[in-house]
This record gives sequence, structure tokens and C-alpha cells, in this order.
Amino acid sequence: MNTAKKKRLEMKGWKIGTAFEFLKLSSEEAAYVELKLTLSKNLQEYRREKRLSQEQLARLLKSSQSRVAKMEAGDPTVSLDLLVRSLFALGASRKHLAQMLS
Amino acid sequence: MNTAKKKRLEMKGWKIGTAFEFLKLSSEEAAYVELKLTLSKNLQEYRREKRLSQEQLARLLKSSQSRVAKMEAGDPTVSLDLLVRSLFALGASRKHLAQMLS
DNA sequence: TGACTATATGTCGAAAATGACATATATTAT
DNA sequence: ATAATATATGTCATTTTCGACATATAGTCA
Repeated sequence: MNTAKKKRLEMKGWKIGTAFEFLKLSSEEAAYVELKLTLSKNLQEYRREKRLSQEQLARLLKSSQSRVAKMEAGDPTVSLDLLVRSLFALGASRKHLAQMLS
Repeated sequence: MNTAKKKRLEMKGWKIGTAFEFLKLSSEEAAYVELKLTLSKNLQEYRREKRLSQEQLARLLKSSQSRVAKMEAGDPTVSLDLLVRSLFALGASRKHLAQMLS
């Protein structure tokens, strides 16, 4: 971005540096959220393929039905760790994970 | 496993059910730990490629040098979330992540 | 060698994620 | 329609992970 335009924008109250930072961070954040959503969907598919209820999967994971529901719903309080552990528990392999990402 | 052998093992104090559970859980645990280790190594590679010190990367992540060191060391207190977010912050894409898993 | 920079390790209070529970809402079967 | 089963949503105390800091241990270069 040229200096003149930057000046103009700054006059309107924009902080270029932080705006850039914001865009960069939000794109990283988006990638992260989309990743979690992808795993969520795959978790649900895996569970249904195995004809398990959320309750049954919860017992397998030593977790609770509500947490399984939140995993599948992409709830923000669910970590990648829990999603990945759950997929492994359902028999997914690293290769399967890789395919989910591609 | 046949019933006779199971009986014999049980006499020696083995709980077949729980032993099986243990093996299954430990293999899931192993997959999870190996995954984190893989990402750790890749994070270090990415950082070095970019010629960043742990301190600089920490600032980029709004984290601390010690946490970056722990990430790269595969410290158990480091989550997959943090590893993945960090890789994204270094410019890795989903495709790159997929390749790391393959 | 000794200053300097980078990385590793331990600890701690704060923040985030967890399982559990209650309960609401769908979905399915009779 | 209604009973039974499955899933969604909110809350909370406990556990885990966090950034930060102190400090130890490598490496690097004068």
C-alpha cells in the first residue's frame, strides 16, 4: 500500500498496522475454526457409520453425551485435542485424518 | 482368544477385559502423542526456515519463548490446538498439515 | 577465555476446556 | 398421539493448558 493512501486511511481513524494484523489473525483463526468444523463433521459421520448413539460414544471416550453433542456441533469450547482423540478412538488413522484435511 | 487360555491368564491375575482396554487406549494414546510429536518437529522446521528465534515466534503468537520451547520439545502440557494455531501462524495450510500426517 | 544470544526447564496464578448434570427439543416407533 | 429414545443447550466445579517469569544450560563469536 502506498504511503499516501495509508495517510488518508489513518486520518479516518484506521490503524493500518493493526488492521493488517487483524486480517492476518482472522484468516488464521478462520483456518483453525474451519479445521475444527471439518473434524466435527467427520466425527459425526464415523459415529453414525458405526451405529453408535452419542451416549454410547461418550461412554467409549469416558466423556458425556453433552460433550459429544458439542463436539459434533462445533462448539467453541471443544478442543482439537478432544476431536482428534475421539476420531482415533473411533478407529480413524493418521491417513484418514490427512484425507479429511485435503 | 479361547476360553481355556483366558481362564489361565485370569488365574494369574490378569483382567482380560481391562488388559484389552488398556492396549486399545494406549494405542490411541500413542497415535495422539506421535501426532503431536510430528507437528512439533514440523513447527521447528518451519520456524528455522523462516530464520526466527523462539523469542520472535513467541511474539508473533502472542505467547512466550518458554511455551515455544515446550511446543518444539513435545511437552505434554502443550495442546494440539496451540501447535496447529502456531503452524497456521507460520503460514502452513491445511494441505501442508495433511502432508505432515501422511 | 568470557560476554552474548538462543534454547530448555520448572513454577505459578489466570484462563480455558472438561465431565457431569439438568433440562429442552427432536426423532422414531408403536 | 404418545411413549421412548436420541440429540441439543446451559451451567458449574474440577482439571488442564496458558502466558509469564526466573533461571539453567547450550551454542556463538570477540
